Amino acid sequence: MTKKKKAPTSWDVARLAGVSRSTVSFVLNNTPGIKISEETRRRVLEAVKILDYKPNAIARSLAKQKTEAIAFFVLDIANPVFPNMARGIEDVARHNGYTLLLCNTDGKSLRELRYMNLMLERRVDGVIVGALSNEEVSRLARKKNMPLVILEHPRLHEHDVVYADNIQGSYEAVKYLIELGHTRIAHITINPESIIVRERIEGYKKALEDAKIPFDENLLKIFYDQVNEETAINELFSLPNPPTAIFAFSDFMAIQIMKILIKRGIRIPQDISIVGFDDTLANLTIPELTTVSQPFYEMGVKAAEVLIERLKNPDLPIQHIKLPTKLVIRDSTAPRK
Amino acid sequence: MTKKKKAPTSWDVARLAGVSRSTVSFVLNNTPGIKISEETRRRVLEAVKILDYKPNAIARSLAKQKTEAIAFFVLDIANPVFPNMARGIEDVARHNGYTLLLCNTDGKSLRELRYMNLMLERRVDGVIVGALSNEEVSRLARKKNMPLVILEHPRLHEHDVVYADNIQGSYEAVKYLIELGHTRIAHITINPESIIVRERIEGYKKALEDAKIPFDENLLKIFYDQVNEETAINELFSLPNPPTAIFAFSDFMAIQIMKILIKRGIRIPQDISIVGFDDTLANLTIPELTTVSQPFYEMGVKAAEVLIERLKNPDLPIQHIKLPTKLVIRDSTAPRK
DNA sequence: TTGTACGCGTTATCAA
DNA sequence: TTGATAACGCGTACAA
Repeated sequence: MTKKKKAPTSWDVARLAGVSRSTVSFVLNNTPGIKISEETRRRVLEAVKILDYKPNAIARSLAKQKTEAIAFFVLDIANPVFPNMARGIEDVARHNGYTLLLCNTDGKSLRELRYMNLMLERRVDGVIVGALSNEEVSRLARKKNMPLVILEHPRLHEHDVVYADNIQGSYEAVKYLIELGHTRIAHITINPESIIVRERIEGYKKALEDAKIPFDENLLKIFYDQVNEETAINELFSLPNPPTAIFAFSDFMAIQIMKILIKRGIRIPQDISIVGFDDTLANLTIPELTTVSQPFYEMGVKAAEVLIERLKNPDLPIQHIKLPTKLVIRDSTAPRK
Repeated sequence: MTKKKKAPTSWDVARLAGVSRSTVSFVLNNTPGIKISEETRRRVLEAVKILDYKPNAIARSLAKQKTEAIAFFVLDIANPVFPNMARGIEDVARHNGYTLLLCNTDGKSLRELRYMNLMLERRVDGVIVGALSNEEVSRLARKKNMPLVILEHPRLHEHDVVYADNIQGSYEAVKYLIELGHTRIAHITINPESIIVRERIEGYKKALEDAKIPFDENLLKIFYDQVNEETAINELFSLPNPPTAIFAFSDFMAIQIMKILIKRGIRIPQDISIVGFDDTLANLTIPELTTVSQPFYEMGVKAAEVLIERLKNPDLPIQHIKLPTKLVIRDSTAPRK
């Protein structure tokens, strides 16, 4: 029933304006080095208005051999760590005339690979990947020379990288606890297959070392599979010399820990200090959480900027950009009693 | 310096396999009704493998007149209300072979309009919009007959709509508080220019009415500009008959309120009950927040499903799908003392 | 079963 | 200053 009126083409515009298709193109793109008489230009623009003509970006992409689109591979857009990154990327992309494609990978390397192939088919101009789980994706990008920016600590891959200084962040958090007088500081974390996990452990150990506090492996709780804060707390508190401060891998984990502690009548920060990481949820808790703030938005912005720079100039040397993290002191930490 | 090796085309494959271009296309697309000899097929596939050929989706889109891409207009991807929607949309899109374009509008109607025009140029197959701020966008979609699904209570527009039952959610929350014995129930909310705000007020009033509790306008705090929970609390508590329960517009607002109350030594839920809305942050607080849970993920899923259905069958009658909200009772509510 | 030729809507290169 | 005309890479009707 619906009238299948097809969208007008530049040909329709040309005919209505009584000029050739190329002239239409010249007018609409203000093609440099080409002069169009005022009268012709007026006629073309009027025809455009009358027909409500919108150039077909697909055809343009085919002709120009670029799509002005970039893709963002995100582990999980519903994880509070990523939305601000996405925002940063989108802001920069939009300002530069690029469209953003969102690819949720769920950290599954197969899906990541599939998406990479899809983006290769779609001929996006470049890809930003949140956390790379599949080295094959990196190789593919290189092989097909698809510009790729990785939001993660640089490893082997020869790609542009933007990352937050996890080691420093972790170091400062623990150093701060030490300055508060704590010497028994626990670190509860997840599977260290991810590099950021290892980095935070590294910062933790280094801060202890610099303060000449011997590392006690009983205070480092690593959950290789399912994280269980309850278990960790139980084990830590059954030590002969339990911790007076806990440094958690993330805000989310810190909050779970806080809940357990409060349920047991342990007061924060009077009885124990808690520090999180990310600063995504830290200002929502009561007491508000001391945490290491990651510059997620800026990371997104920087990643998009680096990518777009590279699109303009493919021969640029590879960049590794480290963004600082910052300790944000709130109410979940206090001097050791 | 970098070798500008261009991506192989179907022509390259055809030449290597010693067949015609159409044969390549037939093999790769398994074109129905066309039989290809095993030998030919093998040769083609081998050539594809050797060249690592990836079909150019842009060219395909141009030829087939569809892009297999949909766009999601989101108010603010960093607002915890939206990521789960985005996930739902992405999941469904991916399963159906569609790619998702993310358009952050910041609720600015101009940007929304610009993005609509851009998506029209890009010839996406359809658009899902989180909350429509610009009626012009709706008109444009209609005019250009671009399928549009709106995630919001149906208003005038003749488009498919998927929305959560805000009135019911609000009603149940207040009803629950009444059942707990509360009669002085405050509602703190934002500018009612948005329809969901008005709906929640409506549900609030209706629950009071059904319980024969007279509506007291002193208990309804509306912030037209900047929300200031502190002011609201001050005013409410200086009433001769202050509230014993507060129903907040959102989880976020509820949390701000909780912080203020706790700071003043008021205990939750012993001294006052608090209810939020959204269920995005409600399980992070201490005590955990009783709230009205919105099915964000399902809304995204449903919206994408409706859109894709319509793409398959444009003549389908318009759908208005209402999804239920659900009261989730946690620890921030208790019987009135 | 395979090949030819045209269409998709632009941009770009030459002539005029 | 403008107009033909050839890419761009693929799908597909039609012919062989």
